[in-house]
Amino acid sequence: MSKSGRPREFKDTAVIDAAVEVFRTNGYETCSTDDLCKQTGLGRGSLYNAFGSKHELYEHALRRYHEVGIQAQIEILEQEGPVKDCLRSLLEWEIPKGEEADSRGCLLINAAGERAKNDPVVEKIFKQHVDLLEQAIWKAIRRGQETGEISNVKSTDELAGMFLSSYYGLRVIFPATMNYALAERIIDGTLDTIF
Amino acid sequence: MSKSGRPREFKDTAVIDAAVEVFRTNGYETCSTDDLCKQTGLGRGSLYNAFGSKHELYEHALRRYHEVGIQAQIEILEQEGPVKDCLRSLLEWEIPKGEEADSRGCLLINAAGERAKNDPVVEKIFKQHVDLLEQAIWKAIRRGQETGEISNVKSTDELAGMFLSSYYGLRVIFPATMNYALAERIIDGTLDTIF
DNA sequence: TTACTTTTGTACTGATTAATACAAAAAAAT
DNA sequence: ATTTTTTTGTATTAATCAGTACAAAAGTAA
Repeated sequence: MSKSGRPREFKDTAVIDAAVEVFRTNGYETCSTDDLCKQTGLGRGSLYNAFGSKHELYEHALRRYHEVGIQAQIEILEQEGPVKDCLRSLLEWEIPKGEEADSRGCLLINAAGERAKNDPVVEKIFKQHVDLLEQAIWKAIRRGQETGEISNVKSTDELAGMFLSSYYGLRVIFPATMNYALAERIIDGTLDTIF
Repeated sequence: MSKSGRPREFKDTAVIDAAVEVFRTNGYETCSTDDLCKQTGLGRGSLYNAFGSKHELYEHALRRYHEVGIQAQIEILEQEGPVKDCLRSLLEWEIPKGEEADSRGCLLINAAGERAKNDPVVEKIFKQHVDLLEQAIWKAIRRGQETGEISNVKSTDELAGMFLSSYYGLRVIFPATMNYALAERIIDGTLDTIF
């Protein structure tokens, strides 16, 4: 059908990835469309032609962040080896090893705080993310209980709920405080209550 | 000294309390100074004369929210009776009982996500709040361990860290999802790993 | 009442915002 | 090369923003 004129000079995913970074460092309201143009390398025309509006680009960014993130986290939880190592890896995920880099926090959590109340798209994606993550955590803990690595005394549902919540707490507390000692207490404490 | 002219027609704390509500429902960037005037009942002149700028009013709101909140939470943790009841009360704090009202989330957590990276005041107050809360939780758990209510096998530091983090996770997850069943799993799971 | 001080609301300013209009450029197809 | 289609950057628009200026109002003190 398409008579195919000049082809695009950019990959959509690359632009969205760049947008994710902008929204993650600045939040939705704080970053301007100019910031988005500069960081993505697109001119205004291209950006609006390709994505329609700031908010639509934001939705794409949220979706992509969600999809890439949930996949990475599930992968961590499904690694072979002791379940304890999987859970520790997840807790330590996105906590920079060297104490230099700054952690910018989770885009979805920040989006939920900033916009979930007024933005149905944010709410929907956040819910979906939490839901999938809880399932993946549940499976990992269940696996641990089946192999005997984790006691069967406490229910899988409750252990998964506790772990999920503590994980999210860490992902709020650490980026804001950059307190490594506290992060260690949280991580060790969370694991020690399960194992 | 002061020749004392016309007295103010408003109480500072009442205005700040109103501002807390505005910032809590809208976030810093999303609410306008007009919104603040309308919700506080002050005219622009009065508001700027009394508080200087939007950001200064925001600081006052954060401080007040912090102070009122930390006091309430400490009070809950220091109630007499089983420590388990105290910890449950804290977890259930600000989770509306009737399933009607909407929960607007914690102003400090949202502020940390939206602004901690660019706003030293936010970062400082958030750190302070977390620090005081961890201490209060630590004391409660220690008390439980001294009375034998909580096992001494796990260290107080780690239990407190885990509980703090799970509590914060809940305060992120619940307002964004309004999922009561999940909240129950989290609360029960968190308590069951301690007791 | 008079003098003085502070509050209060309105009108305004300059800056910035998201979004649009549009012409020039660039590639593909014929 | 010419036509066609799309991209791309610039200029622009209308709205909104935080903050200011200022005169009128309203209280206190004498």
